[in-house]
Amino acid sequence: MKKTAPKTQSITVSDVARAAKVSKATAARVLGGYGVVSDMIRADVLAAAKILDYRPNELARSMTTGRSGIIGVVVGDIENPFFSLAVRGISDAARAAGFNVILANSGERIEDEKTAVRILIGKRVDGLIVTPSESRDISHLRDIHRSGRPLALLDRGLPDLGVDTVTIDDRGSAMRATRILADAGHRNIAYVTAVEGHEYRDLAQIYTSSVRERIDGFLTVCRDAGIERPERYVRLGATSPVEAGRVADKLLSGPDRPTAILASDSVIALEIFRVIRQRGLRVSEDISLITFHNADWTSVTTPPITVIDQPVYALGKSVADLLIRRLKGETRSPERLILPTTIIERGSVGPPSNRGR
Amino acid sequence: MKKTAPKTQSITVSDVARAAKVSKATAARVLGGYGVVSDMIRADVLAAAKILDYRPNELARSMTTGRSGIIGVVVGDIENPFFSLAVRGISDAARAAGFNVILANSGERIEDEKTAVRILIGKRVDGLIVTPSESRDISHLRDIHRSGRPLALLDRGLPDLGVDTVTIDDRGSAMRATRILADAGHRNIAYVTAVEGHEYRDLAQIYTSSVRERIDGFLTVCRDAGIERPERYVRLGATSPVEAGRVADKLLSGPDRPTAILASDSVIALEIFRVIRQRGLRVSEDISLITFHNADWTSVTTPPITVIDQPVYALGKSVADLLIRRLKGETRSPERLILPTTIIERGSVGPPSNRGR
DNA sequence: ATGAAAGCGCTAACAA
DNA sequence: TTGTTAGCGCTTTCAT
Repeated sequence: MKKTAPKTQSITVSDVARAAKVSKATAARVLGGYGVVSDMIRADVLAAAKILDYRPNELARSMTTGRSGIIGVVVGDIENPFFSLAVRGISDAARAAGFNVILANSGERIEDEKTAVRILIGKRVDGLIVTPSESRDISHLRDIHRSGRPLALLDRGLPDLGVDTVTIDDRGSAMRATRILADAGHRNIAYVTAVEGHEYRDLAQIYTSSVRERIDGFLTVCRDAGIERPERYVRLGATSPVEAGRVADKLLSGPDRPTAILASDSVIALEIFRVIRQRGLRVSEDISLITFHNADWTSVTTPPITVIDQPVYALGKSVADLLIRRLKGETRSPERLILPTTIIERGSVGPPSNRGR
Repeated sequence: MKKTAPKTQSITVSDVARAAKVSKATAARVLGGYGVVSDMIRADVLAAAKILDYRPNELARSMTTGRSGIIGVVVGDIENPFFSLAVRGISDAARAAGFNVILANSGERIEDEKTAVRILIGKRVDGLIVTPSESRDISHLRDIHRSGRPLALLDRGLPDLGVDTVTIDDRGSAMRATRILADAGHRNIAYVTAVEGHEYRDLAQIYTSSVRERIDGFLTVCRDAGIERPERYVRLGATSPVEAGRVADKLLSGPDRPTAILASDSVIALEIFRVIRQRGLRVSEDISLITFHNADWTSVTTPPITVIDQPVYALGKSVADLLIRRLKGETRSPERLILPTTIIERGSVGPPSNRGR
């Protein structure tokens, strides 16, 4: 049966070719912008395409070229401003280089991350940028590499995997922030982070490089300052606002309440801030607070929050640039960029208080 | 030890068929999960696929089926928490129905919106969800419809376009918020919004339905309250944090400073809050403030901000559900959902002050 | 239940 | 320059 009443009849190169009275190949050359075509014929084809309202089928194009022009991005949580900003960095770099971005959310769940990667590979994305949610199970990431597609890691390193990676100076940042707290006289400093888990025992239990490095930096400075068993104040499990609130509440209700807290991201910090208030305590006077990520709201609270300012946009842009360079054929050994941070001291750090303890 | 796939060429149904000693069609039936195949042969094919590490090529699949399993989403600004949350609503609904989401940012620029739509159609997404940045130029949206793909509108209506639309009760929300301000005694109330433009003249100049409805509601209540020329306090152009800050600064530095402000989103509200502080003024005592969107930070400031709580997640989920139902073959006349909002009264509204005026 | 063969819309050799 | 033809990897008749 010939083309009688197809469902979604879209205009193809053949249709345009027929209308312009040229061969399919010639029409395709004009429409696809490759090869050589005389100006007169080009005009004819373009005119026909315009009249018919031709839209190239990128799918078919990708099938034959093997390239989709898409970069797949898998992040932990797009609602976290940290990731939103990083994604904008990626998108801007991608667009500038003529690539599109498919975004997938893993929710920091390894199974969802695997699914996302599988789908993205299925869609034949040209390359992937992933924030691996953990380092134990990275078979799906090896698969990417094996499939011949470049992979780049964002925010979290995976030493076992020789791929381009851009992170921030997690250990150094945590150290400097902790030192500010220790220098202010604090001996009971807590670190609250988003990684899955109940009780902290040791670093080997942490499978996310950034989290591990930060805890390591935190503990190192604490010990240098002569604080005993600082690990008792490491709190995991602040994986959502609700969970963060729970963790904060528990942390501040115990008999051994810390006098200072370092939060691993702004979402957690906000919940900690909220709980401190709810308990009738004051930030800075009663509890000092520093957080990773210079989120917009941190500068308008009373008091404003001292933060570790990460170059988040640059983080996204850099990793995308690295990937794109590979996509354009560059071959070189994997690069590992570590972006520096700065600390913005505001008003949330004060001397330790004994109130209520 | 698993045998690794060749790097250059990926495994196809033909490869699997050959390895399993069956025809391409049979292998495809097993691998694609359609048709009928005997259990024995199915097992053989599956085994061969596993050994060869077969990955379906979704591109090729989409080419022949005409369906990609992708929903294209074009939003104004993914960094705005309002959109992040709506997108999560969309993503959750999509995933539950077996669809994936490609996200594109228009930056509220009509040209970028058109480009995004063109690319998405090129990728043969099954349907689109768009927050149209303006109503003057909607040819690209008509094109979607013409291409046979369903379109659904998020957050902003387009009366000329008969498509599924989900918005919040913009006019009513603005009215109720304005009334709270007027009831508190305010006569000089400003409305600050993100739409492109310099000076406000009349409603006909506003091409975004949500913005227009809100301004309309705002002006109506002002006039009902006997306020003269309320339109002099309508401020456009708060399209980014920096621009919002500029607008707020100008608004608060004039001789005719308002005693109350209604902000159209939380990003703008934050900048207004910041500027109020910078000028040594106090929120509530000197300037009352209400904002659309119950952003996380609005409850922890001093004072906490009174907000219009929009069902943002539901907004995204509803529009996705509507689209998905159509994608599954449902035919019905376009639906227009208007979701109700609630006002959460906190501490940012007080009686008008004459300080410094 | 299985296989052979025809496309989907496009690009890429190769010919003319 | 332009045209012919052969696929890309998959699904889908239509036979068997």
